[in-house]
Amino acid sequence: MSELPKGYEPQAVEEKWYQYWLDRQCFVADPARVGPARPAYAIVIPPPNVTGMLTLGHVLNNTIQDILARKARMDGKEVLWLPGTDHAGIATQAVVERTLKKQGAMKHREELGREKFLEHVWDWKDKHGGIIIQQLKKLGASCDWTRERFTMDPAYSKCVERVFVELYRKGLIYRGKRMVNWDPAARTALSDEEVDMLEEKGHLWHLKYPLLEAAGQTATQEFVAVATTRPETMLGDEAVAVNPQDERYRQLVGRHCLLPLQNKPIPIIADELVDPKFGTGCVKVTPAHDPNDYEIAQRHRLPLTVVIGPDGCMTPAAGEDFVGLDRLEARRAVVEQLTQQGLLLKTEDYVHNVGYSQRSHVPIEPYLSEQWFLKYPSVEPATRCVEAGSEQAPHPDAPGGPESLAPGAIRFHPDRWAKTYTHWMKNLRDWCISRQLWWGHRVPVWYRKPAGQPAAGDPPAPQIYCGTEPPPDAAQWEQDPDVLDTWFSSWLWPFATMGWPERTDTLKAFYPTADLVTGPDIIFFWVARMIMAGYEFMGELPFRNVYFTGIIRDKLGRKMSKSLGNSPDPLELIAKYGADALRFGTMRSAPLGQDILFDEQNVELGRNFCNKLWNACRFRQMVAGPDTPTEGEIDPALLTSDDRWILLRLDTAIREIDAAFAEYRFNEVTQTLYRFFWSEYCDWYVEASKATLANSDRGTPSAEPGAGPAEGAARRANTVAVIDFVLGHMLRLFHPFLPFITEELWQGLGYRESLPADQGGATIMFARWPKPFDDAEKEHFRLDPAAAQSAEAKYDLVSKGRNLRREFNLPAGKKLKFVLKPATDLPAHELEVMRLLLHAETIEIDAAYLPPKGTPLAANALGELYLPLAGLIDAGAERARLTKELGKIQAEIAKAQANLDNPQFTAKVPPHVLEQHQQRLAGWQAKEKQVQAGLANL
RNA sequence: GCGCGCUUAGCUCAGUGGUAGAGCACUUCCUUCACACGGAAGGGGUCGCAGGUUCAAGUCCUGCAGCGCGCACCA
Repeated sequence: MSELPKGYEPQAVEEKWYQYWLDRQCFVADPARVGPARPAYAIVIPPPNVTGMLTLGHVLNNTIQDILARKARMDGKEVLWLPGTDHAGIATQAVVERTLKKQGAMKHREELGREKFLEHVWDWKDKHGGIIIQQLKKLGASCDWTRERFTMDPAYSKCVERVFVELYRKGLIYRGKRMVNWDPAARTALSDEEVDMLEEKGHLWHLKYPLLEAAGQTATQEFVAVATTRPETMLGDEAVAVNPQDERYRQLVGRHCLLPLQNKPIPIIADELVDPKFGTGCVKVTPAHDPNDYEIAQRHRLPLTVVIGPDGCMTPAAGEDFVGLDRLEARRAVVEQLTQQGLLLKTEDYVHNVGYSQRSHVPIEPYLSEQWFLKYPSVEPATRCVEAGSEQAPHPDAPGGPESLAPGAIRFHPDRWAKTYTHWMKNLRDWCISRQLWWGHRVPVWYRKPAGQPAAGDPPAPQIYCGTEPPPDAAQWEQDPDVLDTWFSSWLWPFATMGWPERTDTLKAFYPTADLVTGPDIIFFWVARMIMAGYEFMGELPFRNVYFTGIIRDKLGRKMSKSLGNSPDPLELIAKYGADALRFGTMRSAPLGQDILFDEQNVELGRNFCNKLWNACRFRQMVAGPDTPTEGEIDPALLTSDDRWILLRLDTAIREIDAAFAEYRFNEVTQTLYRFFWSEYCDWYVEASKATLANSDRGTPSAEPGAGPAEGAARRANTVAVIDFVLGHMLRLFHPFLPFITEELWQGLGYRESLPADQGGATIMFARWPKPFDDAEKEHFRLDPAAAQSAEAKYDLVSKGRNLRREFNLPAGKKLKFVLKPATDLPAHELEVMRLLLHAETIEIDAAYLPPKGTPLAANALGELYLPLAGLIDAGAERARLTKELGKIQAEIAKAQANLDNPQFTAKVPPHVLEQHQQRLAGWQAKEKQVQAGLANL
């Protein structure tokens, strides 16, 4: 690159490099390359809905995965990031149904029939599926796209069927008529996990049921009072229950009352389930519409009267006044009729929790139906591997190491989710896996069609066939119409995507995977079930670390939602700011384990950051010239204090970044990167380096006494070598977060030159991750803390000098003359750096300087810096300034002195802390003297 | 009811016992030859409240309050 444009323009750059990486197969994982020297590293993507669109949640989640994958590649691992999509049964079917209805193609899917309808869904999938994959590419995701999988791929579907059959044969899958969570909008059963309990302000209606003398006889004047939140269900009541211990009602047990509106005698029964302390102590029993009531009905052999149908409307059994009404309309109608008949005792306001379908957002209807259930497999190892709260456990070995089922084998980040996981695992209830949908994996079970002539004797037991292939005499059988819960396919994701049940090379090399990145909202749906499936079908855990992201919310803390319209389109943000900016801004504001309040300003900050990085590299091109090679040797003898300081800061940054990565603290990594690059490299080092660089530019000899032009050029080259060293390291540190701009600069500035192709020569993607200096290197470059201290003292004095400029309202552009009364020897080069940083015309060194009365001063360990401004200074203002500073200093002295005067402190504190405090005190005392002298001089 | 999290600058949040931090916003100044998507300086904090442990607490412990979330639910 000969010349860089003034600002960074991401659009052209991003497209170009993504294609470059694809062309060179940089994302492709090869199991053959895995070996002891090149460990495998694998992540499987949480498959997004195939017809979904990219959200900020996806951005966060996939950026983290991409960072992990890119970092692992730079660490020399063979990386597989396996992508794919999920068929998302209910969501996808609902979208297609809605669209077809809107188009007038059907009123209900039954009109089209299963085959026709599924054709439409596949059409939809072909049209909209894969959009999200394209969007992930825009984000820079380095997935191995050659291995993209879909949960409805033929091979994947075979895995699902195989697993069903295996679990069926083990007796873990069974069919049963049960009370399930019914979604009347989607008209399907749901699992317990798909029901959200939402607090709702409702009513408690107290109803009067007239007592009968005996069954079928006339009513007495007596009543039983029952309370309900759902009066419409009373149409299906089959009993009134009381607690057998309840003295108040004992004499009623065995009698009957008359169910109002239905005019049906129902018995009064005794059951332990009734809490005598709640309400009236009498419970109406609706066996077909309440799970508890169903249990009671089983025990008492009560009939089931279904009054609410699968569509949420009242059935004919509800009576002609109510049939066809929606359940909420029916509620109003029932209350009205009971009121008219004087059977409504009272209505109380009542706050209670109502189950809502997570999918359709309508109230769940408990509904009795025939469903398939799974008794969870491998619960014991799956519980144990997470249970032990992995905090103290050592970081697991790289994948491929010896396997164990030890507690702590899977680590959660943050760890606290382990508790949630364990709690759920210990209270498992069988999983309802059948769905009354068409889009999904059809239950691989066939029922024998009724024979033409049933035998005269006892009817033959229904015959069931379960297999991955249809039964041989298929014509005699009918397949179960239901499909399986989507999660029943995605729980196989980590191995079904790698060729299972074959022991493929991929599976051997990359399973178990290293990290899983997902949201805590699917810890039960997906994470827990994957762990169980891993143990059950692979015999080992599916991953070693689970990183739980926070939930992205808007500025006001609300969840992102379509209806609120508060969910920005990530692609628009990428178009506006660049993918790197979106990634960096998101990661910077995403602390481990906390929700993220999204603000577009974060992305703007990311863009500004990229622009700054761009310009820092532009500066390098400008001062060194585009043709200067980037691998210049650093000569330790020529290093300035600024050089040594920035190399030490780089060393510190690398160490901090490594530590943060080890704990998945990505926002900490970004903060360190930000601080090092902006506050340390740009703000101080680049500015200080201009002293060396500009000097030689002007062709004047170095300010160093005795240095000739040749040495000036050598110093200049050395500074460029330091700049290149720092930038080359920095680009690599930034790469996992900012893949595009770092590649552009890596290639453009020539850092790839002279490197082997597989170590950064072809792409920064495979450049080696920077290492901190070892002791020998530190020794070689003389990078001791003292080297840094002199630079820092200089920067401190510069800041104070600049402050003088501000305090006395001297415009930033005005060249000033300073006088320095040095406390130590100060090399000419150091002085020149100070002069530049202070934007001073000159700094005069005068050890015997006697400042005119009222000359403002800034002081630290380097000496006293005066700003002689004869006659310009308001003595009062200067006194106020110095007095304020003195106050600060004396407060610090008092604090330090108090500690050091405390015998407890000096006796118990560790030596290095004691020394710290002593030095601090001495430092403040020296400053106190300088400031006091300044005050005296006024 | 049980569990988890949060409470630090105007806002959003880092902070891992040892001198209270960042970004944005604010005030003032500067278009100085990398960058105005920039630079410089500055103002702004009894770290939710009350106890305790410690030489030392924003940080550890206990209790309380407010907010949020999860699980479990009695009609």
